[in-house]
This record gives sequence, C-alpha cells and structure tokens, in this order.
Amino acid sequence: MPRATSTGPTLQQVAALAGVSLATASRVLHGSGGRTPASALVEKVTDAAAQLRYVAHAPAQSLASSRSTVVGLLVHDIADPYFAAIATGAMRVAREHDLMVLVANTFRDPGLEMDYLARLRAQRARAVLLAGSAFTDSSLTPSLSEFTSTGGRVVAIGTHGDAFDTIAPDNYGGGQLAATHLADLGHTTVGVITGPSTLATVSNRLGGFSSIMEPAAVAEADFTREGGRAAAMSLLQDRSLTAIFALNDLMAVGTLAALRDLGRHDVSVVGFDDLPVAVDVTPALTTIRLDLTDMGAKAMELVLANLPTGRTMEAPATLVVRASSMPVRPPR
Amino acid sequence: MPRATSTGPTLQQVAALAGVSLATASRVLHGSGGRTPASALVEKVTDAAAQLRYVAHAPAQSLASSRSTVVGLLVHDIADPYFAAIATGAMRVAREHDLMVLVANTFRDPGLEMDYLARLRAQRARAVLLAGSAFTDSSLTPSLSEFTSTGGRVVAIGTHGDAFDTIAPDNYGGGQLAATHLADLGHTTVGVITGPSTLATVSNRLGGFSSIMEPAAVAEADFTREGGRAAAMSLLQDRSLTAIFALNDLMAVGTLAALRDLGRHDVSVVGFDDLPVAVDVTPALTTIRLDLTDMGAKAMELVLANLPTGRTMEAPATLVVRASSMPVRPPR
DNA sequence: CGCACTGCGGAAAGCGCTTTCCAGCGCATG
DNA sequence: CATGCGCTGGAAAGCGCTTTCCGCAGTGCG
Repeated sequence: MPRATSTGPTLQQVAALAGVSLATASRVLHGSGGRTPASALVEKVTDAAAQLRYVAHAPAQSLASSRSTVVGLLVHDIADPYFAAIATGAMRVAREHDLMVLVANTFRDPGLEMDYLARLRAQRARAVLLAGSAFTDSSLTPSLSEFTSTGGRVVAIGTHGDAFDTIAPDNYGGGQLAATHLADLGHTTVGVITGPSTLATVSNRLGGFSSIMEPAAVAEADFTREGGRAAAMSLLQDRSLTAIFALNDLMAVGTLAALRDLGRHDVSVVGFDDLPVAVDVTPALTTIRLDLTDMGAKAMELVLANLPTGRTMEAPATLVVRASSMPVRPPR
Repeated sequence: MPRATSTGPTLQQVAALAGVSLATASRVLHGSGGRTPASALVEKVTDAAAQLRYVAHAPAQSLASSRSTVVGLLVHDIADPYFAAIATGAMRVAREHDLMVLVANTFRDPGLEMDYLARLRAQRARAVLLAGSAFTDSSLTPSLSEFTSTGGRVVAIGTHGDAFDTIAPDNYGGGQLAATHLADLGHTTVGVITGPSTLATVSNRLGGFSSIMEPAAVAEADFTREGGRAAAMSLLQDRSLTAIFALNDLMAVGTLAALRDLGRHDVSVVGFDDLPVAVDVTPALTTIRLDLTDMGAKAMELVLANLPTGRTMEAPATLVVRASSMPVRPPR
C-alpha cells in the first residue's frame, strides 16, 4: 500500500531514543492511570520527544483510548453574528480544556444537519453543541440518541428538548420586556416580525410579547436582514403602526433600513439579541440583550462537566434602551 | 480497562450480519482500490450496515489509511465578520468534499497559534487554512513545515509566505483605489488609521494608498471597532483633515462613531473589506470590497486540488461608493 | 480436454497508541 | 537471614479499520 509519505515520529521512536519501553513513554507523556514514572525517566522521555518534535497521533489515541478531543458545534451559519458570538464563547472554554471545535455549518438544511450529526458521531466527538437546529419536533431525536449512545454528550442552546442539557435563554421574558418597554412608551399598535414559526425561539419570544400586549399585526420572515426588511415593508403599509418589534436584531436592522427608505422616522423599533451591530446603526437599536458569548461558554462547560444529563441553565435577557424606541407622538 | 460504554456497531458486525468478510464489507462501504464487489454482495452489506445504523469509526479509518477528513481553519477570532465570511466560504467547499472543518480561534495569541498548528498536525488534518496569522516574519515556518512534512497542505489567505499556496487579496490595489477615489473627490489632507504594523495586510493597503497620495497623518490601532474609534478621536484633533481612510471596516465603523460623537459631519470615511455592516451604518460606508466568502471557498479549493504547491491566486478589490465619502467642501 | 489467466473474496498484517497484566526489584518485617 | 509486600517498568493484547497478498474459481484459448 502506498502509505502516506512521512507519518512523523512515533511514540515507539521516542521510547527507543529515550531507552525506555513504549509503555513507559506513553505513561510519561500521557500521565495515565495514576502512575507517574520516576522523574529520571520522565526527563529522558520528554527530552527525546522534544528532540524528535514528537506529536501524538490523535486518531491513534482516540482509537486506543476510545476518547476524543474534539467537540462538534452545530450552527445554521457561522457568518451570522448570533452564532459567531456563541462560537467564540464555546471556543474559549474548549481551549481551556484542550479541546478542538469542529464547526458544522448546516446552512439551514435539515438534511445536512442530520448528516453532520452522523459524521460527528463517526468522529467520536466527545460532545456536540446544538446552537441552531432546524428541528423543533423530535425528528432529530434518533440521531441524537445514536450520538449519546456512542458515549457523546449533547447540549442544546435554546429550547430543543429535554433529553439532554439545555442552555435556555429567557426568550419569553425578553419578549415581555420588549412589550412592557413599548407599552411604557405609550405604544398600543405594534407590529411584530417573527421568524420561521417552527423555531421554538420564535414562539417563545412572541409568546412573551403577546402575554403583555396583543400584536396589531404579525409578519413572518426568515430571521435575516433581508427577511426583516421585506416584512417591514409590508407591515408598514399599515400607517397606524407606531412601533415594530423584530424577533432578532438582524431583522430589526432590516426594518431600520426599510424605515429609512420609506422616510418614516416616527416608528419605534425594538430588536432581540443585542448583536454588535446594534450600536452602530442609526438610530441605535433598542433591543433585548442576550449574552451570547457567555451562553456559548456555559454550554461548553455544561457538556464537559461530567454531571448527570438533563439540566437546564437559564440565560437572562435584559432590556437595552437606545435611540430606536421613543415615546409615541402625543396626539396633536 | 474500563472501555467506554458502548462503541457502536463495528464493521466486523456488519460483515458478520451480511455473511461476508471484513475485507469485503470494507470494500463495499469504501469502494476502495478500484475493486467493486459483486452487486449482490454490495446489497447485502449496505443492508446490514443500514440495519445496524453503522457509522464508520473515523479515527480508526484515519489510523489505518493515514488519511483524515478534517481540515483546520486558523482565524484570529471567528466573531470577527471578516473571518466569519471566510469561514462560510471554506465550509461550503469543505462540505462539497465531505470534509469537516476544525476551527482554531487564536484570539490573536501567537502562542496559541503555534499550539493549534501542532494540534492540527496531531489530528493529521488534511490541510490548514491560515486566514489570520499574528506572524509576518517566518517564525511560523518551522511549525508550518512540520505540518507539511506530515503530509498536510497549507494555504494562506493574505500575504503570508511563498512556501505554500496563497490567496492574495489585492490589498495594494485596494489602497490605491481608496486614494484615487478620495483624490477625485478633492481630498488632499487625509488621515489613515492602520492596524498592527506587523501585519502584511496593513503594509500592503497602506502602501497602495501612499503610492497615490501621501497620508497627512497616520494612527495605528488594533483592527477593531474600538481601536478605530480611539484612533479617529486622536486623528480628528487635527481639524485640517477632510477625510479618513481606515484600513478595515471595523475601524471605519469606529471612526464613524467618533465622528458622530464629535458632531463632525464634514469628514469623509473610506473603509476596507465591505463587511455586511457597511450598508447599515449611517452614513453608509464607502469601502473597498473584497469577496471574503469567495476567498474562503477558493482557499479550500486550492488546498484540496492536489496540485503542486506554491501557487498564488489573486482576489480582486473593488471600490464601492456609498454615502460616507463626499466631495471636499469647496473653500468658502 | 487441459492449461494459463483473470477476477473476486477472505485471511491477516499492520496503522500508533493505551492499558492490562506480569515479573522483578527493594525494602521492611518476622 | 528468609519471606512477603508494594512499586515500577516492560511485554503484549487489542482499539476498528484498510489493504496487501493468496487461493480459488471460472473463463478462453490452444
């Protein structure tokens, strides 16, 4: 067989150079089984390893120990700042635990999502973080339980299920916060731009809002800037609307763009997530803040702590008032 | 040894269920060596595999074949839209080739960067995409050649070296475009906000600009929004400046914020990259556009095409004029 | 009708590592 | 001074897969 050119130094070679056995070399470098070899040996081995620029063959280690150092992160699209923020948080923690993160970009394709889950299982990923899933129903459950049955852990960010750990942002409370804020400002006729109705995130945010104030109109978009823009355009035909609540910042930014194009400066806008862009648009966006980076970090921690599964961790949502929301113009 | 609980079905079991040998099962599922087993066997094996929900053990495959299906992507920070855009492009292509992408977030720490490179080598990653590196000098070269000597390929995005493939955005030409645009508008006294001077990207963009117009002032920031804001604040003390060229959009957005805070509406701003945010700030940002997603895709393609190493692929930079650049106010 | 040849499935040898024994040694104790 | 115990290093058995040989048919030709 045409074996790959050079496979790099092996542990065997390190052991030979150090004049010890393979087992000892492994023990030194891996510090396993509670057994620490004599320090003289330790030095010889580490020296040899350094000299050879030895780097352990990760796949071989995985195979032998049936333990892997990669975790998967499933996102809709890493270019979406929402997911990018979660990813950084997760990566920081992964880094602290000497783990690497395999990012699976589903491009919002459910088929791809299941496929990636299988591949993550194939890799024997230690865990998978579900940051965005196209499935609200339980059709992902089989894939997921296959994954856990192979020894992997699963944590979902957002409301995905209850068979595993969950980081639950307070979407409902955030929706309430938005409604309350708008009501306080005197708005009574508010349009809401939602995302795909299959998303639990959507129903929670909307549910929270509706529990305080009945939306005057609802338009469904696809959670992107363009979607928000289009939805806003249609919603704004109703001139009685004094405010719009967009279920995420991307759509809120689109709404702002629509408002600008229409020359309407009398409509308040509230978003959700508090992405970095929120402070740079004009007017600066009033929004419901989620600490996404922290959520990513928490998710990673949850999955690495070898605790019983099924816990839920709440992530708070807070109101951040900026210039895009203003008191309803007093009747002339 | 306390082997991990359940390791999932093995090829051996599939073979047994199908009533064929391990070798045959492998050949069927992997289609290897130009040898395709008889279709009757193929069916038996695929059926058995499906029935067992078999998923190949990737580490074992890597070990046996010394071939891996993961590629590494080295970025400063995935939350930076610049890198996120590159990542999406790379992931799309990876996906088409059935590869997974291991994202290494260096947090701009050179130590981490080398460490990740070693780990990527340990994983026997098929290739690594260097999207952002803290090193301009050749101090990364040893790590990189260790990587290539283990059979991995390397492609750099931006000007990183010449020992491997490179996707070279036309930073110099982009700098020229910015200068020409500003000159055409009548600006002669332009401040430039650069990034860390060690970055090749910085010297190229600045070089291009300077080849057309000598900057009236230069301030160094750290390539972030806040850095750009601070640099702009200091630059703007010089009231003679009629325009600012920020070497990337993040800093340009910071500059816009500074301008807003200072109530200065008479200063033109030009950025670089054309991140999504550019259209949503006010005024919309005039910038030099790079097709980041395409660059990421190209990089991945380059690294997968098994061609001789050392090629360079140019990525064009184009001027996108928006509202943030305007003619210099005619002398009263 | 026999022989060489092609083709296809199976046995087996690893890939590089972890981990379980097992053997040997030194020490303390009876 | 002999026996036993604890500790440490080494030999070896896999982990699950790919791939090279082999051997056995089945075919075509002499």
